[in-house]
Amino acid sequence: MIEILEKHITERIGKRPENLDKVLSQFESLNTKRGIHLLTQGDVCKYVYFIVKGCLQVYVLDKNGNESTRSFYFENAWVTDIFGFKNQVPSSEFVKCIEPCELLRIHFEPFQALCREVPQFDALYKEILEASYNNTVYRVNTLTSLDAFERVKWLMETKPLIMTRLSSKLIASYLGISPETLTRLKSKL
Amino acid sequence: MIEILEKHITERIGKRPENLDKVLSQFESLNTKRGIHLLTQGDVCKYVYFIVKGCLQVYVLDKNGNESTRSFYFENAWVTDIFGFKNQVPSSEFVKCIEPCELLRIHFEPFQALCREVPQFDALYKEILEASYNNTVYRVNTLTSLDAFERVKWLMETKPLIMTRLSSKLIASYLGISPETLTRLKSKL
DNA sequence: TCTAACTCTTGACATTTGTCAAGAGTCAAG
DNA sequence: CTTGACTCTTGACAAATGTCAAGAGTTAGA
Repeated sequence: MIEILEKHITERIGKRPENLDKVLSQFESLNTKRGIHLLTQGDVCKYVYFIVKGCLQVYVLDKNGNESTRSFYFENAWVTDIFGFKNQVPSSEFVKCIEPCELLRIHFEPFQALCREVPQFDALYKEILEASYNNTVYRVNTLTSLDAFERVKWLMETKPLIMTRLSSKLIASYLGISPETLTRLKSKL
Repeated sequence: MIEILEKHITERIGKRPENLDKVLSQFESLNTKRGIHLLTQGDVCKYVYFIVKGCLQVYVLDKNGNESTRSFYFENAWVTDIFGFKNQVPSSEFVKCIEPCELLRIHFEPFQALCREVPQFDALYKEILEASYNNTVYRVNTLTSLDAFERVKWLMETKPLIMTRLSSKLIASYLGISPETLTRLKSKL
């Protein structure tokens, strides 16, 4: 399981960093069932997760108790509540396993230590942060500039994995529309 | 003008860094009129801007040619198209001065050099990146989990500066609703 | 100070999307 | 394999939001 992370880091950095074993030794593995919460809104997020296998959903609840999904993460993705994690304050989001998952996780303390002590780890973190920010910027722009039908088409073109691997209910919660509307828009494609 | 940036960096870092003069010397000042574009969709973004005075709007156009605003930036904010800037590829967004502005800007080359050579500058960049990512995550969650009326109330509570300083048309483009809807929702408050 | 351009508001109506309900279909866990 | 829970789809209707138009108000810049 840890070899997947080793491969991921080596590919990202371009070569096998000298301190890689030190980095890898800070992670612990974790297998979860479908439906398990890794983080509940209001709790302090103590870990950064790396997905070896499976899928995570990051969401909030609206006033009616419906899930509103900010993002889905698949294999080789890094997941945490950035603000809550960095500042060790209550998180604003839920993180849930929507498939049985094989995960690796690193605790807050060793994460901070690696950022200080291993420049390449810090650089990797910065790179992932930039990519995450960029993705989120795109997401904001699709939410404000596209109507529901255009968002469905956009999702099919740019994130086919979400369309094919996840349920309609989850996809609708990601697009910010009701499952019924999604059904109707799909029939218009 | 440069003293404002000096103050901003010193406050962020906690103390006056030794290389500060080297950092400051890489910036050039720029005064703009209202309505001027600093970046046009499709052009390569060559600068990171720091706002001494004024307000910038970052937006895209929808299929009808209406502006859809991702973010507004005011005094002491840093603005660029992250992905386009980092990779020097065409940008996906417009950046426009919506007030007469006093700006400082740093070119791509010296920016990269400072990130490499001045660790505190790199750390500052990382910090701003984390804060920006966090803000954008919140923005996604408000767009998907709140309806139009709730978004208006949310904006008044958390970003009163936008509500008081900018025109209704701009505010509506930020909330993802039409100016007419905004007028009607405000009368329901 | 003046003025042309832009903005705000309101009404009438169209369109989009949500809600509720019910039946058929699907799937994961035992 | 079985089964109970969940999901998908469809229809009817309600609610939210957009579009268009027009008049009043406001403002940036000469």
